[in-house]
Amino acid sequence: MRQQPVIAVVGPTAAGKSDLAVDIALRLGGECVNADSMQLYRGMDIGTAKLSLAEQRGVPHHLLDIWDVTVTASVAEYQKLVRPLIESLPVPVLVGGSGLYVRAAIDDLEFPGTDPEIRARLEAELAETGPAPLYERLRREDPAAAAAILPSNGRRIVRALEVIEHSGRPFSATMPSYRAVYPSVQLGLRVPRPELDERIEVRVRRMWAAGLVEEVRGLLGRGLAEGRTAGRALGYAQVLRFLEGEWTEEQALEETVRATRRFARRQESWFRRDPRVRWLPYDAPDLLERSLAQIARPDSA
RNA sequence: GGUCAGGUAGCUCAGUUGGUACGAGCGUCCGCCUGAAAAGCGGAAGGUCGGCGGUUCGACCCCGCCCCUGACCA
Repeated sequence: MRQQPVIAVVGPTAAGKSDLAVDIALRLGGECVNADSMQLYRGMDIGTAKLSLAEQRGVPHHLLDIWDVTVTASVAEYQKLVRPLIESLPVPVLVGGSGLYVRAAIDDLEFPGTDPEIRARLEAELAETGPAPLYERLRREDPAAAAAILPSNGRRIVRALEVIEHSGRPFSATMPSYRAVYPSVQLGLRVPRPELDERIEVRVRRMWAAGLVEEVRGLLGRGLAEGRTAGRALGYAQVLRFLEGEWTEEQALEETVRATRRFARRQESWFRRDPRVRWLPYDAPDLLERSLAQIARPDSA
């Protein structure tokens, strides 16, 4: 179907993905497609390190600012939006650190449907009784799924039970193999840990200086605190706790740095696992050239 | 100079009337992840319990001296 490969720029936060994506797009006449779950939110700019218009350097960027802060993020929804886009763009450059979103975009993933009522009921039950009874039920109804899900992971247990009840079919608790539906190249930016940690702290301090607290305060009026997902974003969750008086501002900043480092580690372990990712040192002087060389040798679909 | 408090895992601190350190949070490392994924969940590695000597069958816990930190008094 596609001739040109889908290019994806992945890796931990603060590694320089967005800039590289723009460089690549400029060189190849491509357009950027966001694969960052939080940059989809309108108004969340500073804390998500969204590229400014100037920084986009004239390259069209897609799937930014499409959700209101009260909307609950959803990979399945994202997939519905991103697929047609990828198929319509001559040279799509997917960029973002949300591993699952990247896979939803380019891999053969199908998300079983959801049912708000079932979900709400199961969640209420989880809050009431804890995960143990739910896990017991899962073990009876879908032993294979239960074997793949830890008994303490209430969230996954609820989703599994939801899918089973809603679809009448077992829940696939393991990810499918790494096979893309498009020819593709995934470029991973690698940053040595100490440098990454340093960059994260610098970045968070810049966000503060750039007015993150004010941004959050403004979003409060638009329902940030009520939203299911947006208010949980790094930086936003911490500033919220500061604004609610639970933490001092300095504490919120430090917690944001800490949480972001933890997140970066999770991102690394997610992408490290994907054998298709071509890792490149983030600070290579010839980073663009090396990227282009990789792009010239895509994985087939 | 004196008095008091304290020196236990990388950090902050629990703890044992003397009998193998039960430690906890954070950090670190590693893993999982199919409609919240910047979320959620799990595993591991780290300690000669400030130093030296003494008492004791046995001391991190008792005694002595020393070193360090903090507060207070001079």
